[in-house]
Amino acid sequence: MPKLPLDFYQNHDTLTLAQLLLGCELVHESADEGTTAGIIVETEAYLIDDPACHAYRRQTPRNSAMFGPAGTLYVYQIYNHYNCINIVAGPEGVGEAVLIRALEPTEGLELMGIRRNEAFKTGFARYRNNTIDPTTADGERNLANGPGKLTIALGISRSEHNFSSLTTGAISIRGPVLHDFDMVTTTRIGLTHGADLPYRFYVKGNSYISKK
DNA sequence: TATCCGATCACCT
DNA sequence: GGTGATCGGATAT
Repeated sequence: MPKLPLDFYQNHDTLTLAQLLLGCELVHESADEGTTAGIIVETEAYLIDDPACHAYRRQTPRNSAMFGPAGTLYVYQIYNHYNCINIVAGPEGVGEAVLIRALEPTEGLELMGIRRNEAFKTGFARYRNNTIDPTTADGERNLANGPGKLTIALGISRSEHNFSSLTTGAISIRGPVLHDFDMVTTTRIGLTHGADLPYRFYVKGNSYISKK
């Protein structure tokens, strides 16, 4: 399946892109560690006139990647611990993006498990004895079924990948690889502002989404 | 420079 | 369904 071209990101508005990205495959080809990938099964859109959007007020050093061209990555740190990954959308100079919330793992599951387990060891002290076994159904389901987990599983970090281009960098999107699925639209997860907006989309019946 | 608070995760009840 | 871990970045003073 070919890498999505630049005009795929440029030619659709942010809400449409959030829906079109469902069923596409997010891929990290790491020269050092190997390739990991998963099908995007859950997204959220963040628009410029939306109080939940990081760019709602104005451009700042933290959110400046959101104002770049469509097809750029915006990686930010949440609760000063986890990274979350966004696909920048909309015209250059307009801070809009699509948050990737969950992946169905397709490639490099063993490496994903190694990264998750390494993160447990170096993360919160209370979770240091946790382990995840990607060869079990439950372990596989838990590899990347949340925005903080999927960046660990794919080895995505703010320092390395914020501002990265999806068309020329190590991280790209292929697709779509999933066809003929039903989509569900709901409100977004974990927000205090803009909580009523129906900007969350997921693949109906998929067991890898972050919440029911 | 001081205060406020979060686009999460995993454990607990 | 509730909650702690844990601190950088945005905003106010």
